[in-house]
Amino acid sequence: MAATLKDVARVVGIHPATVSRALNPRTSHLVSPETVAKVRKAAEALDYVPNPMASGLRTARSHTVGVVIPDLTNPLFPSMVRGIQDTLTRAGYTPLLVNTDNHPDTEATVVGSLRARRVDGLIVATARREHPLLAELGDALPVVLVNRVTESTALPSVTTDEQHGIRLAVDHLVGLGHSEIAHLAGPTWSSTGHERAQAFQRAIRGQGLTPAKKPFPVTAWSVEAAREAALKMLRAGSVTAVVAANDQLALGTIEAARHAGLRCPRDISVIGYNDMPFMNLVDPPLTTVRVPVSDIGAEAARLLLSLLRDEAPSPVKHVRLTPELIVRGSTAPLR
Amino acid sequence: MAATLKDVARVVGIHPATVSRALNPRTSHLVSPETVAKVRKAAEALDYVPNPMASGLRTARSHTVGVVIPDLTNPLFPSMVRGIQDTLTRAGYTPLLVNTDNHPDTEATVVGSLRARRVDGLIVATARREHPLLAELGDALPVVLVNRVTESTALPSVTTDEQHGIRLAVDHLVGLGHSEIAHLAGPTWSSTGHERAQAFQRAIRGQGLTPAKKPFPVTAWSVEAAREAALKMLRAGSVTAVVAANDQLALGTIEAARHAGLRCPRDISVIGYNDMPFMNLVDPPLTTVRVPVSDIGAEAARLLLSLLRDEAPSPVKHVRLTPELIVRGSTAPLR
DNA sequence: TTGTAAGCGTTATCAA
DNA sequence: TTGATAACGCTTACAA
Repeated sequence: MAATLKDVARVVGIHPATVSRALNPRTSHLVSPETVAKVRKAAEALDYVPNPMASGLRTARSHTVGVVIPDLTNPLFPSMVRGIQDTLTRAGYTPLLVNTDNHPDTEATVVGSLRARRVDGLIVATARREHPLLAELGDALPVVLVNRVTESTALPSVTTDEQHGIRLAVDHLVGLGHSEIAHLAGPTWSSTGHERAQAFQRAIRGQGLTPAKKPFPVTAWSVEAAREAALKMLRAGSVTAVVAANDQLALGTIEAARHAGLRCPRDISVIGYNDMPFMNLVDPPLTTVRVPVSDIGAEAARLLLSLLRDEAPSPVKHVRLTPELIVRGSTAPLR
Repeated sequence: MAATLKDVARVVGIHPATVSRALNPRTSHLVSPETVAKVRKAAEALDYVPNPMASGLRTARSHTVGVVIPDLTNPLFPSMVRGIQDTLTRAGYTPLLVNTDNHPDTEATVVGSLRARRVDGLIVATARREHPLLAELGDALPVVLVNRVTESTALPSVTTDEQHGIRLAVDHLVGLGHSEIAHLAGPTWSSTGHERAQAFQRAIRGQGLTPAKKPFPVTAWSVEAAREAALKMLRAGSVTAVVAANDQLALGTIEAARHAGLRCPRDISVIGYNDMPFMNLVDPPLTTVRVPVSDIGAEAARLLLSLLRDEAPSPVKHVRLTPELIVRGSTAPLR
């Protein structure tokens, strides 16, 4: 069915090896311009498409990249994945997408399947601060971390400036007159949860305040987990504003507040993090720290591509992008 | 680095071909149980993993399936993709995900790249009612349509019962006392847009009513496109309720209504379609027809897998799942 | 500048 | 039940 190098060679009347050389940009300069032209034409006519299994077998490169995320249905990831996809495919690489559901066993399984597929590299959005598997993996093939990182900085990464993002949030609230500000922290096993919590403490102290509460870490990045934790937090003492570690937690906080008879933003201001889709349409529209999710993905893909191309091992690179504050209706001046 | 059949063979002291037979479930019965056991153990010890490029080259099957969607960042798709992914990977197939952005040229390109990768089959969520490319494609490899279909029923598909979904919506509004009900229709090139519009007419007549307006077809499935169209529609005459062809259009309708000084649901009731994530949290919470998106994906994957396994061409199958109405705050009794 | 030939890791066929 | 062999389609020394 599909034409092969041999078919093209037969048509042009030359050897398949020459056709291969002519068609491969990296070797076509070894072939006379005339034959290159003839080969191109014949290839076009037969609509020859190189068989990646054959070339991959020969070269031991699949031109395939594994993309490991927690869960595609988490609205944070579709944009990130598109950033990755678009960049990788433009470079001739095919992304293979897998979900771990934040489950180490599942992760081991799906990463195993990616390695079985002989991916050339990995983009990983599931890093935990302690993550033995990743260190191992990084020795075996190029790995780039996105969004979350490990405690060790041995692996290249693309993240955002959590410190800056949280400071924007805190400063905004202080500007509105709030001083009883609490943080609903993300899971501590996650670098984002951890760093945002630390950044919160620093930002609050930077404002000459003391945190209204110790950070309340939540066990999962979910609305449900947030509802419970927020309820406890609100009961624990007077709070007029909450910086939640992400948008889901913010939504959970708002629900908890409502449950406790508080109205947002009248009685309590809430800020999220990420600016997921539709956060402008929820009730109330969510003030949040916008992370350039698609850019993060694109940047991670670029970083991995550079690793895949370089022969010599380059120094480990960490890219940080800057988030911005999006002010909407869930924050208001202190009454 | 990675162990090969030859390595395993050397350890066991037998021929690679026998190792291959022993390890392949479909041929292991040809090998004595003892050697199978020995081979399994050795393979385990060396952690041998078959090279899919090699076997793919030999068998001309990549164990790979192309998944063609309009845009992953459209919240309708992540769930559907997960349904597909989970089902395919459980069966040993790797999904290759591509986006067309609803652009025929892009579609041709990305489908080309999938065929270059030698996918064994295709799951396509981008069907237009007239879609020459798809007919062609269906002759070349197994294709399953999902969510949207072509005018021709030549290709197997997994969809939902639009007729039923729309009737649920209309009946709900009629039950609330509405009789001036309009339909904000989706693009007519899309089977979902077309069928929902037809279903609307039928449901309205089934209630002994006449449609408040001719269906207003929108040019794209977007909030923005909906805003404009809805504004015209609302200006064109008295309407107390709108059945929008999907959730984005419903959101646009609500915005348009607000812009026109109408409040939802007080002055106008609006129903969406699909029940995307967060539609319970928007303002007002959206009454909508819930489509079992993840199941659709899983079902499509199953259907394709059966096609991939069957030698004999089976009759073209069309699977229809049933949607349900989710009543929330965007609909209210006529005042 | 082109041809030759070997080999990447499998599996299918044939023979033993 | 197992072994030998060839072939899938491509790339790459090496030779010419």
